[in-house]
Amino acid sequence: MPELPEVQTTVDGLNRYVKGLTITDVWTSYKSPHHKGKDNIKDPAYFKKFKQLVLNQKILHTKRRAKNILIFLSNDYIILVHMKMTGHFLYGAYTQTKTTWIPLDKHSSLANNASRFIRLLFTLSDGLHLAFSDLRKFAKVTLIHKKDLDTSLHLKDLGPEPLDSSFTLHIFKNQVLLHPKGKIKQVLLDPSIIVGIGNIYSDEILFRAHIHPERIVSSLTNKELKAIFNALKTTLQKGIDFGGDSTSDYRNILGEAGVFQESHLAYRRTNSPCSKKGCKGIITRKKIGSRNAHFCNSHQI
DNA sequence: TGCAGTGTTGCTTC
DNA sequence: CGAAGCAACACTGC
Repeated sequence: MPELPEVQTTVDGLNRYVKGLTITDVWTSYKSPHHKGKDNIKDPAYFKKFKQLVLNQKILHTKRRAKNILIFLSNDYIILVHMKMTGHFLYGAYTQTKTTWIPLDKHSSLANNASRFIRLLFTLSDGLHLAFSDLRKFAKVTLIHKKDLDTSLHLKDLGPEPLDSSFTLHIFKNQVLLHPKGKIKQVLLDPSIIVGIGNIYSDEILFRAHIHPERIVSSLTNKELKAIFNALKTTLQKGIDFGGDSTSDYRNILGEAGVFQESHLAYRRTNSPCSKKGCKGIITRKKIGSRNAHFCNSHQI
């Protein structure tokens, strides 16, 4: 479920807790025949190369691009991590068992469900560990060189960053109008149009903008586009301010849940009365494309 | 018990 | 070319 706010929360945590530390060991349990020959650590041959290149490197800083985490190392390589559905980093003291690693401090926030699914673990120079939990094993972990950052296949087709100050209403309109016949929900979810928005935030944005998710982009008025643009900026920022959304198993790197799910007005509130003041609507769920959209059947038009 | 639901993205297919 | 659907996975909840 990590969308932009969850990835940003993770990046902020990495900059706060592991920046400046050196990687002294790497372990993984990933091993997938589907990734043989690809630049993905699920291929054991690639992991071997990966390990050689990250060992003894210092973590300089961490950035976010779309939903990717970019960990910059002292040898000019960058660890690129896409958490996909269920991935998240956890920082703390771990001990190795036969098949995985478990948190040492059973009373800490690390001792939650998330620590059951450690697939990758970095030992750090402070004696603690940076573990990566990934229940469904969908995550992507690879290495790119700094000089290839802009041209990397992993990053080159991405649209603009919605929270950048350079992302203006004008640019927003240009981007969504690349798909004039598209349904607005599907266009908001398209990372080549705007990055960082997933199913949860697209529902919450459209609820707040009073726009039906199936509205065709070319039918939207300037006023409506502006409402979506404003809701997009404020809702994503609120997600960050609330430490992300832990509807599913997302946690920050200390293992703590975010609280944005307590502010959901539409997502997974099917059949609840609409919470908008004076609105008599009911939250409805409908498949749009292959995704479930949640929206008010009255004020989202 | 069994199977639908969960959600990101890249690849395949039409 | 674009749109649609599946695959990469594994667990939860009904």
